[in-house]
Amino acid sequence: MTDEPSYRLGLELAEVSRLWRNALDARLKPLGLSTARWVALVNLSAHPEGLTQNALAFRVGIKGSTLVRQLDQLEADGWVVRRGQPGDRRVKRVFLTAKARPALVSIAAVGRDLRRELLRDCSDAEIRASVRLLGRVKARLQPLAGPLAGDSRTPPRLVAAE
Amino acid sequence: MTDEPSYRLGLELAEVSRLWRNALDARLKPLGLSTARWVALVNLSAHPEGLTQNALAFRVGIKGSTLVRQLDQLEADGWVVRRGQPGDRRVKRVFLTAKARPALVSIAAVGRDLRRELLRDCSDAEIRASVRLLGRVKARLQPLAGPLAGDSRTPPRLVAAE
DNA sequence: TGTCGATCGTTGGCATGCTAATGATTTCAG
DNA sequence: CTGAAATCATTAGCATGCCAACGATCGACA
Repeated sequence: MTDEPSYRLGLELAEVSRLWRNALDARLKPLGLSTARWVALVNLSAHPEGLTQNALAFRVGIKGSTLVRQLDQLEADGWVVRRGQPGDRRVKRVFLTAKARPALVSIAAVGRDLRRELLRDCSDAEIRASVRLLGRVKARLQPLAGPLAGDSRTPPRLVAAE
Repeated sequence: MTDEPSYRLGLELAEVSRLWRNALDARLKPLGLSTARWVALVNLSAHPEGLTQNALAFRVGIKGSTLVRQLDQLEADGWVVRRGQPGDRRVKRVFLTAKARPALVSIAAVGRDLRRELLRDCSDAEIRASVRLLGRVKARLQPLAGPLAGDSRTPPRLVAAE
């Protein structure tokens, strides 16, 4: 049973993803960053016009509430700024600072080097195939996480309970 | 840059593994379990003679210190027992309880069903190919995590400093 | 025999992620 | 135009993982 390929896949997925993040974190530490914050910065660098926190969270693949603390740190360390949006006072748009832009070049190299090293003996075709497979799995996973989550619990009650 | 297949792989890996675990946790909740504890139980079921905590942690793919708390819960809930080993009083061996053995059959079904559902449109060959790729990446990752970890920091100092 | 180092399990403190709940807004119905 | 519902960011509290530091024990070597 534990030799079943699909069982292995689930297990390896969890383990490799954890090890990968730890390795990347170790290399980013000297720069005062972590994987989570690095991915946020990379995404922001592609959007000079700034991104809504929710939009950024979506691109990074985490929840908005998770992003908040990362941004707190990134802002405290001077990598980004949050600015309110003129038209809508609920929204805060996130921008890279002057400090971040140039630094990002060398920061990106850390991730790129690690990827090269880890995937040294893997062909581009293989990598692409795995990405496709993961994409399909993700597509099946996302509906489970969104509307129902666990089961039919607490239909989002915002104000007075009953 | 963010379209590079290898970059995508890293990102998808993290996201899919997180989503997968959350989905599995949601389904295991009614049974009073979680992915982490479920994997431990499955491994134990293959070893009726019991496993050392370290050995179990290795099989599950986590650190011994992480396993401790999971075992605390599993033991509190009556799924496993820790028993000291006659020959070596440092070691504790972990065993499934009578309660766990039969329950494990239905518990395993939850994981199997989810895997089937998620990998419905993936061929066995594809899955195997991805497992192979992940295995190679893991092999490159493990040496990084083991001896050096980050860099040449604090050579394990146990007693008096200097 | 006695001491020093390795091993095993445990604990404390940190990081990342999630859900649920909240306050401030905006939007939409009536 | 007014009140209910939706949206955005935030906070609090939980879970899982890690590393560093211990206490207890074992082993090996002088």
